[in-house]
This record gives sequence, C-alpha cells and structure tokens, in this order.
Amino acid sequence: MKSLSIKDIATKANVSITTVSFIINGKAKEKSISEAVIDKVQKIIEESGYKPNQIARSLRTGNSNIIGLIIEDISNSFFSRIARLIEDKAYKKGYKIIYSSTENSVDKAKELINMFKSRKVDAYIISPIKGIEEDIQMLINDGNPVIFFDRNLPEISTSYVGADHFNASYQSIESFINQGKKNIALVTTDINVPQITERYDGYRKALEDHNIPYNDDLVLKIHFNQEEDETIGQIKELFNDKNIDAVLFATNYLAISGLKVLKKINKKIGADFSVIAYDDHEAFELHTPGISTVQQPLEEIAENVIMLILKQLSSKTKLEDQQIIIPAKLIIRE
Amino acid sequence: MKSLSIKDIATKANVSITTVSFIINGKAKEKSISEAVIDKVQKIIEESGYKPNQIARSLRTGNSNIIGLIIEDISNSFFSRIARLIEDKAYKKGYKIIYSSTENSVDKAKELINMFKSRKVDAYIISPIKGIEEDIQMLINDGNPVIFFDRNLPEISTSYVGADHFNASYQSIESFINQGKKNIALVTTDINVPQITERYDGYRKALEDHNIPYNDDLVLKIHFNQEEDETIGQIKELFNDKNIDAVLFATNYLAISGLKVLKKINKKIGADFSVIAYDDHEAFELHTPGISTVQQPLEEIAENVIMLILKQLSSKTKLEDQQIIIPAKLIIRE
DNA sequence: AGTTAAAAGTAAAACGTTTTACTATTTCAA
DNA sequence: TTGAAATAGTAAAACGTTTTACTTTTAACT
Repeated sequence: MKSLSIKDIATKANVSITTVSFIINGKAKEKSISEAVIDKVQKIIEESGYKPNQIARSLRTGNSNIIGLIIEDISNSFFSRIARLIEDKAYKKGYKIIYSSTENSVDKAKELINMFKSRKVDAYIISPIKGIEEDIQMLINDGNPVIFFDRNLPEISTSYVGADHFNASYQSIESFINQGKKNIALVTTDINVPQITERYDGYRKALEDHNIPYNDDLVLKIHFNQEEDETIGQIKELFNDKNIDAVLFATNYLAISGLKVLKKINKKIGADFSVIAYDDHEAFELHTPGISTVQQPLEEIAENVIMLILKQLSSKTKLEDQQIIIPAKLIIRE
Repeated sequence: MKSLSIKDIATKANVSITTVSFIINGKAKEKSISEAVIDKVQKIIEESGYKPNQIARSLRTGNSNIIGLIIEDISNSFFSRIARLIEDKAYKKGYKIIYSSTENSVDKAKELINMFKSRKVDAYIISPIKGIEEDIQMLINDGNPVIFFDRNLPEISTSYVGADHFNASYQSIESFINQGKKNIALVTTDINVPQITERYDGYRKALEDHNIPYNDDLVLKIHFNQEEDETIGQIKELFNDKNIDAVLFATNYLAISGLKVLKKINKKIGADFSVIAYDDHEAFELHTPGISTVQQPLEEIAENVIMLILKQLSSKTKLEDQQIIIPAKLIIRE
C-alpha cells in the first residue's frame, strides 16, 4: 500500500498542492488562505492520517531536524545515560537524535561522520577521538554546528562542554593525602585526549603540592581497546607487586575491572586501602563498602550541550565558541 | 560551502549524470561504460571527496538502508548492550541503526513510529509496549518488516525473538526450593506484557509443582513508571514485614533497588536469605556476595534479530513469521 | 466608474538522485 | 555490403516536498 502524498490530499480537497503545503506548515494565514479551506484540508489530513514525507522535505529544505550524536560506546553507562538526557531534551524542542558508537575506531568514526553528513543532520554532538580532526574541521568549514562534549580536541576550535577533570582528579588525590595515604596509584588509559590527560595532570599536581614524590611505577596506563582479561591481569600485577595504599581509577570501566581484581585476590577496601572511581556507576553505590566516586554532572552537561546547539541552530550567524567547564563532585562513600 | 552533487562530477568528467550514477552504483559494466570513463570518473570522485546525497537517493529509491530500533530506555544496561550488539551486526551488513527510547510512554512510542515511518526506515526492530498495537499493525499492513524482541504483543502476528522467561523463572524458583526455601517472594512490575507475566507464571508453577502454597502477599508488583524512592519504600516494607527467605527480582533495575534496601536495613544475603536477579548487571558480579542472576542470551538475541531482518529485507516476498525462544541461563554466584 | 489594494489561491521550478527508454556508433557474420 | 547485435552513452521523468512569482477575484476608496 503506497503511502499518501501531498498530491493525494490536494486532489481530495480539490485545491492545489501549494495550498496544502502552506496549511501543513502553518503559513496559511500569512499566505491568505481562507478559514474554510484550512478547515477542510485539515480535516482531510486528520482523517487520512497523512504524514509528510520527511525525506522529500529534507531534500527540498536542506535540513532534517535531526541531530547526530557520536559517542564512544552506547553500552557504557556514562554515555547511555547522557545520551538519554540529550535525547530527552532535544525531543522537547522538536529535534530527534540519532546516535552511533565509534568503538574508539577512527575508521568507524569517519564513516559515521560521512553517514551523518550524507543524511544532512542539522548538527553534530561529538565525543571525539584523536585522528578525526580533519573530518571534523571539514564539517565546521562547511558551516555545520559541531559541539564536543566529555572530550575535546585542542587542535579544533569549537564549543565544548565537559567536567573539570583536572580539579576533580586533584581533589580526589588530595582527599587520599588527607587520610594519610602516601602510595597512591592511578589506573588510567592511554587514550591521548585532554579529558584523560587532565586527570593525570591533576594526580601529579596534587602529589607535588603535598611534597609526595611522583613514582611512575604507580601509574598504570591501560591500552584503550584491549580485552578485559588483560586489563584485569595488569591491575592484579600492580596491586600485588607494588606497595599501594590508595588508588584512583580514571574511568568507571577501569574501576569495575579493578574491583573484580580486589575480589579475586581477596583484598579488602578499608582503612589501609582506599579507592576512588571516576564516573559513577550503580555498582559503586551497591558495593560493600560503597565506592567513592567522582560524579560527573551529567544533567548539566546534557543541558548545556543542547542549549548551545539550539542557540546555534536558531541563529543565522556563526556564534562564538564557548568552553563550558562544569565542576565534578567527589562523593565519599563508606 | 555547498557540497558537491553528482552534477558537478558529471561536468568535471565531461560525461552525463547518468554515467556517473551508473559508476557509483557499480552498474557501469552491465551498462557498458568503458574502462577509461570509469577510471576517469572514479578518480574525480576520489579526489573531490564527493559523497552521494542519501536523502535524494532515499527519495528516489524509497529505501534508506536504515533500520529503526525502538526500545524502552537506552540508559538501561540490558537495552544499551543489546543495542550495541545489534548496531554492530547491522553495520557489518551495510545497515545503519537509529534508535530511540519510548520511556514506556505510548504517545512517545507512536511518535517514534511516525518519525521512523516518515523517514522511510527499511525495517523496524521493536521492544513493544501495550497500546501501540494499531500503529504496528499498520506498519505491517504497509509491508514493512517488523520484528519484536524481548517483549511480544500477542495480538500482533509478526516475528519475535526472546528468552524463555517462563522456564528461566521456573528454574530460579526451583533452585530456591532445592535449597530448602519455603517463603519465596517475587518482586516484579505491573507492565502487562507476556515477557513479564511469563516470569510470574513460572514462579507460580514452580511453587505449585513443589506443593508450596502460593501467597499473594509475597508478590510485589511495582508500578512501572514510578520514582525509585517509592520502589525502595515498597520493597523495604516487603522485606521488613513478611517472613521471607528468598526473593526473585523480575528485572535488573528492581534488583538494584532491592539491593539498596538490603544495604539500608542491613540485611545480609546468605544461608537464610537468597536472591536471584533477572537480567545480569555488572553490579551483581561485583557484589559481595555475588548475586545469582538469570542471564539473557544477549548475543543470540541480537544475532537472531538481525538474521531475521536481513533475511526479510533481501526477500521479495513476505516470509513466514518466526518465534525464536532462546533459553536463558541461570548463573549461580556465591 | 475607474483605480488600487487586499484576499485567495495556483503553476512551476528546484532539491539530487535513479532508472527507463532511447540514440549513435562500431563490430561482425553471412 | 547489408543488417543485426553489441558497445557506449545520454535525455528526461520521477520521487514528494517547499517556495517564488504569478493570476484572478473581491473589496474599498475616490
């Protein structure tokens, strides 16, 4: 069964296609279409269940009312929660979100950008990875609104919304130090983006400011794409071989791997071994004892992302780039 | 900067639009275009970075190479994990997935269907909710491939892939009984879909088969859309007021609320109080003691969904409906 | 009574593709 | 040397909208 077109409606109502189009788009008044005709056409549309073909519409107008969201991995709870919030807020403004995961693959990221481009999404919300700078610069050059969140690419100048990773990390380490810890480890990834390096910088600076010598042996950089088993092995080595009394995990999935290790080697979290995880997760609240975490302000991040995007979409001219850094919250659990 | 069109390429190559189109779509040979021309055009396409406008393409061909995925909530780990798997597999076959959450709202579900429809997605993968039967029936009548997963709607006849909820639930309860439990509670939701009612039926049947009287007081039906605080309150009441030695949670988020209650009232899981959760979650593995769970076969579900969809998409005729029920796995953790 | 302005509506081009039906040239067998 | 078949390619219609520029009718004012 072919679906109805504007032509069918026009025929049924005995008016021109143009008239129907004006009515659909709420321009009837301004184009001086009579009440009688408006009512008639609207009734027919209602009864027939006609919905305009968005593809034809996009082809003609050049925009789609769709915002593309590119993230690392939708099955990571940080991203899925933020995706949900962004979707919610965009939806209320009449925008739809389509999202896809890069899985940290440069090739897939590029393909996704191409797919979104050839589908003419109106704007891009991206948690970027290294290696796609050129592609993104092209998007920007072509006049597409692009906004980064969570991660940033210093080479690209565009708006960015993210948490204050440096300070969150600094404060975490400081809280360890205040508890009297001296041998503080950092488990992080080797992804080379500011969002991650800032956590490292915060770690280092906090040690330095409190006159604790930095020890490279206590920093474990996990390769970003490896199997969890391998990660667990490396963390186990760290915990077994080094003398450690506190550890900061730079992402929630690293923390989860770390907790699995602790369970396996039967090491208890307590007075002589403290843990803080970056990015909250349901497992941390439930854990006994509760795992302290750095909570990213998801709601605020989503809010600001959407706010910036919508502002740009409704403006004729290119707005100035903004860097919105939102403090993260250290949640201490016992 | 306007993006290139096929026309630009044709002009540059000094050939017709038709020729370029044939080359792009790999029909050059069959349409007898000479090697020389093919090479020339391909080189130009390569150099210029031209990408066909998918919108125009969709408008003309009537399909989009996009599959719409409608789920309840992308921030629920069951859905986000399955979404990721489906996305992965579809991607490898050249299909893109766009997904959106219904949040258990009939209105939003209907809107999503309309949005997908007006964007001409090639197929629909839906975890359905009550109240959208009519809309889905229309999709099917219009000849769209539709496949349900996780949940089913008995009124609609279409393919379905899901876990064997009845037996999973039955086995869970049986394992309680084998441990000598007598007062077994069920915490479930009041969503009225087979996927949920089967879990209830399995619970009841297992009790019955082992001559344990069914007690309505031990079944708590949580309203599907309420705040977590309220849920926690109700579960707390159940745990405090009734004499219970085991509990099956029918979804992972209910189990998480339940674990929070246990932590709060300081009730320990152990010999005299057992727990099984439906749908695994990282928190369950990490929990001390580990929480036993019914693991849904995510990989197989995703696999079968995609397999059925692709089969339908590549077939001219409507294939017969299939109901694929996959056993779930009871994981006992100590 | 004649002019102008407003009201009510429409024809047709354009968006960027795919595809059908066609033309013109070359090859080759009889 | 003819004519059929193969080769190499193209013009134009169609997909379903939006929008510009236009026409016709009615009303309003001198």
